[in-house]
Amino acid sequence: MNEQEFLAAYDPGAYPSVAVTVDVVALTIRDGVLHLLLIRRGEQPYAGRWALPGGFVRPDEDLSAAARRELAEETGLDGEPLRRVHVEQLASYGAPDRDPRMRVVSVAHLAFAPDLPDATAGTDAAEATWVPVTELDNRQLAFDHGQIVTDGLERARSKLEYTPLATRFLAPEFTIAELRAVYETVWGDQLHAGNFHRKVLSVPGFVESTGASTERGGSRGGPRSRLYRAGDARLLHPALLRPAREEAVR
Amino acid sequence: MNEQEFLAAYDPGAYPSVAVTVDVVALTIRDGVLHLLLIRRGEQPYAGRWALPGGFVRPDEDLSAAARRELAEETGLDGEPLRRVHVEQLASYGAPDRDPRMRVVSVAHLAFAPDLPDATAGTDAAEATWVPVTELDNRQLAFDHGQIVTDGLERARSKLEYTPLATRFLAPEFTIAELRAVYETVWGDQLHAGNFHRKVLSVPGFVESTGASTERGGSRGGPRSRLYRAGDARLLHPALLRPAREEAVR
DNA sequence: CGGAGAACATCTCAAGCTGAGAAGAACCTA
DNA sequence: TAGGTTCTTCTCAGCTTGAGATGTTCTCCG
Repeated sequence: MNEQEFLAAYDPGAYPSVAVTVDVVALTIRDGVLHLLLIRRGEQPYAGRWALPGGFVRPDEDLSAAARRELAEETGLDGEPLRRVHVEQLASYGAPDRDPRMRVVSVAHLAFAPDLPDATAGTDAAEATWVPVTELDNRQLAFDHGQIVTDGLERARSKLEYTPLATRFLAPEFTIAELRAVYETVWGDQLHAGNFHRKVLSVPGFVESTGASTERGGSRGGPRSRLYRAGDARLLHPALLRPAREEAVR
Repeated sequence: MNEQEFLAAYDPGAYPSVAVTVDVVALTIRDGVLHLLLIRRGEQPYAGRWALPGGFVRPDEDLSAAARRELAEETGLDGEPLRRVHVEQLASYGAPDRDPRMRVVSVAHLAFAPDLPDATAGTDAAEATWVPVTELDNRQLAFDHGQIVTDGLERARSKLEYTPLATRFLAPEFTIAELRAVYETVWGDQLHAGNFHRKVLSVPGFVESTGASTERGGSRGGPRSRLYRAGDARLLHPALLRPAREEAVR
């Protein structure tokens, strides 16, 4: 039997069937607070509970395309603004009992978005909103989405260390102070302004100067700041390390 | 309709069916050379080609359990030796056309194993062998396994930087020189012996002394070396960074 | 049996980087 | 205009890094 004959005779039903979904941990920063996109489920199971945006992967759709589509559906985003959102694969979650309906393997994705307009409820969702991550403790998310969010946040914090993805939370042109605010928001730590400034400018390809400055100083005073745009580095070398966290090591 | 009624009426066939497999990038070091476990496929498609060990996830099986099972089947490993193998999720691969038979999403895993006995051919496989990664360029792997291996190797190299996983390539007790050999093998770079020694001992929880020394010196001379075992750190802080690779940054 | 060569473990030193503080100037609000 | 805030740059001590050297222990081979 050659390959063509084999494929013609092949019966897909012979293998155990599993549903594959994508879920998206979409992060943005609004008013200096890290927000996560959540959907209030309109259907069983977990009707009324908050959950990550996501859904079934379509037959001819790539995993990352499915993640972008779900994100677009829930946020109403399209075109250039959607292109500016960074989406990467996070991990897959496939415990046999994670969905009471049937065996579902979810390929979770992580998205970094600049400050976005209010979310638009999609087809499957009763409601879609940006929720501050500090308020997540109170909400019991559906399925294993609590774990997925925890993993996504840790990944996001870690990615800021060695990639320039912090710029993805900002407009195309930004100041060093705005960039520092992203790090402080995601890491939940105050950083030394002077040292941060020195470090950012010393990492090759992290940011490049536009030559311009802001029109006005900060709202509470201070001089105008210079504007930068993202450079061409894909990795920060050397990295910007988080303040040491003893407890995380052991 | 409450949740119970909903589940009773639920029809799993209503959703697009996808097969979910696991594939394993299993690495070990034999005679100072990094080896990858490969299977020669006995069936269509890609019959006769080399491929990663892997297979369908069973209905009640966790993803990581499936990866360990596939690894056990192909290596003949069991019990304590199998427990000593580190297995972690790598990424999922789900391009619509990656398998000509049907839509298959593969959850790839990465395994670090101490020097293992020769592989035993499993049920699906015509042949299973450890192949030096330097010889991979010549072989056209089945499916998208070439890409998976590339991603796995990069992940392995990177993981050595900030986790103590290098110890997983070694016996429970090892010398600093053996540990250094792991880094040199995986990174493909010579390291400064003195500096490596200083660094390893200075990272809290990386290794702990057993008090003992080797029975003999090295095969080509030199004093006996002290023996260490893995410490309790899960992250190396500060990390052991690879020699800078300019080209990797942009 | 003895010398050559190899490797372990430690030390030295210059260069670079980091964290902490400070200072000058620009700018906002009141 | 005064006071407070922020941007940006500078200083400096302490630490880490990379490179080389040293003394010692051991194996191999003649």
